[in-house]
Amino acid sequence: MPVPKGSTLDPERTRAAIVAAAMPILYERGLDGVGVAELCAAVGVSKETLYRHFGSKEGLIEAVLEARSERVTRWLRTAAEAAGDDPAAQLAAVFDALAGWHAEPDFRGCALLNAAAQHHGAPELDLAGRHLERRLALLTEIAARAGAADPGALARQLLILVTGCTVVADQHPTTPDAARLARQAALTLLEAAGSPRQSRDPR
Amino acid sequence: MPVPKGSTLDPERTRAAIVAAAMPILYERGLDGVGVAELCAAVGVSKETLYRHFGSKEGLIEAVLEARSERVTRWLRTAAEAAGDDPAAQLAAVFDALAGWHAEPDFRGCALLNAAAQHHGAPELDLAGRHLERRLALLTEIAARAGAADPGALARQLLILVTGCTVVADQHPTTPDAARLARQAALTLLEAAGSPRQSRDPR
DNA sequence: CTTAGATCGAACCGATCGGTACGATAACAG
DNA sequence: CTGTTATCGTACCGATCGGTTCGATCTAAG
Repeated sequence: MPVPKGSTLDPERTRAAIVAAAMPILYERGLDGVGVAELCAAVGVSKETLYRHFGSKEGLIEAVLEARSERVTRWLRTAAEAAGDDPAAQLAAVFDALAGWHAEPDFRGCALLNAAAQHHGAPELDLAGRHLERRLALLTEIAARAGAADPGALARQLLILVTGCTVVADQHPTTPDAARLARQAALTLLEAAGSPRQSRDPR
Repeated sequence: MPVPKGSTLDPERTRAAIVAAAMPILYERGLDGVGVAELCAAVGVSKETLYRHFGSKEGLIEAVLEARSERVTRWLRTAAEAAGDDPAAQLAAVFDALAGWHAEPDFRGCALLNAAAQHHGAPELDLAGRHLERRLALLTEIAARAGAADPGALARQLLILVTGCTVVADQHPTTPDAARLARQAALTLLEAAGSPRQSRDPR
């Protein structure tokens, strides 16, 4: 019996619905750009319900950010795996997916990074760190399977490219093709790291 | 007579002092993390004075961000020029300077990018865009003098590396050496773009 | 000394916001 | 039917914040 006592209307479902409905609003308007009252109205839920599920606005924000991190991580991994087994092809697919995201009209940068930039002290920073960690895991797999001499280092360079092109695409209107440029750079780095050519530079 | 009528205590000086004193506070605590009252107390100025000089908190923020953008731009250019004439050496010097910045205990990411992430609609986004534009100008000069086939494209890739490594250094504790990794990547890209090898990829 | 502009300090205002409390309603378990 | 639970809608509270106002004080020009 998944439902403990006598209950209905499925609190779990309600909670998930709140998270799903609040996510785009908090993303577009910013964490501090929308109050709890307006949020409840848009979500279609009363304040009491929201506070019973999440305890505070911070609690809701954390749940939304966590859900978002999981979603985008899954999405990126799916895009990579859909490109086959070749590491270079997977890497290219990752940046192509990013390019598609950046081109969406309501693109507003990475929600996790934006959140960390706003509430820098709070647990949002941990969320952002874990978010980057998940991305790093995917990139490390690709780097390792590509036979890179130092997969960890290459993966971190790729992480810098992924992060950088998303920020630039968001805030530098003169560079709308940031993902394409980053993709080209990533493939160049992948090639340079794959063949133990002149990657020597112990300093 | 630079002072119009009968005035003293130099309003210009006061204004500059406010900007200089408010800058680190707004940087460390975030634009919304400190109120006008506290800001005035820390700066050592009354509210009336602040509002006569800047009109609003937004006005102060814009002045502070503009001053910060000019300062960091000048700083980065100085670091590059101090490395001599070789483009590769200049590029390495840029990332070394970034590494030093990232290692400072009160490093909190790029103030301009953080501001744009917070007040995304307001003029802060323009400020951030112009900030990136200034950086791009420096990187374009270096890319052009390095003989890159497409200096604009290479410069934008370098901009992505600069931006990305700053964000990663701020929000990914497992990658404290982001600037070093970005430096290595930048030099690899510079070399690949210099010799017209396999940079072909018109799509 | 007189006068004008700059500054201070503190009080004050209106608005907003996060969070709580309460009575009413609807759904399901027993 | 009865009791429990989730939910709603609304009103409310305390705090904070951006911004204004005002009288007092200081400085320097004339």
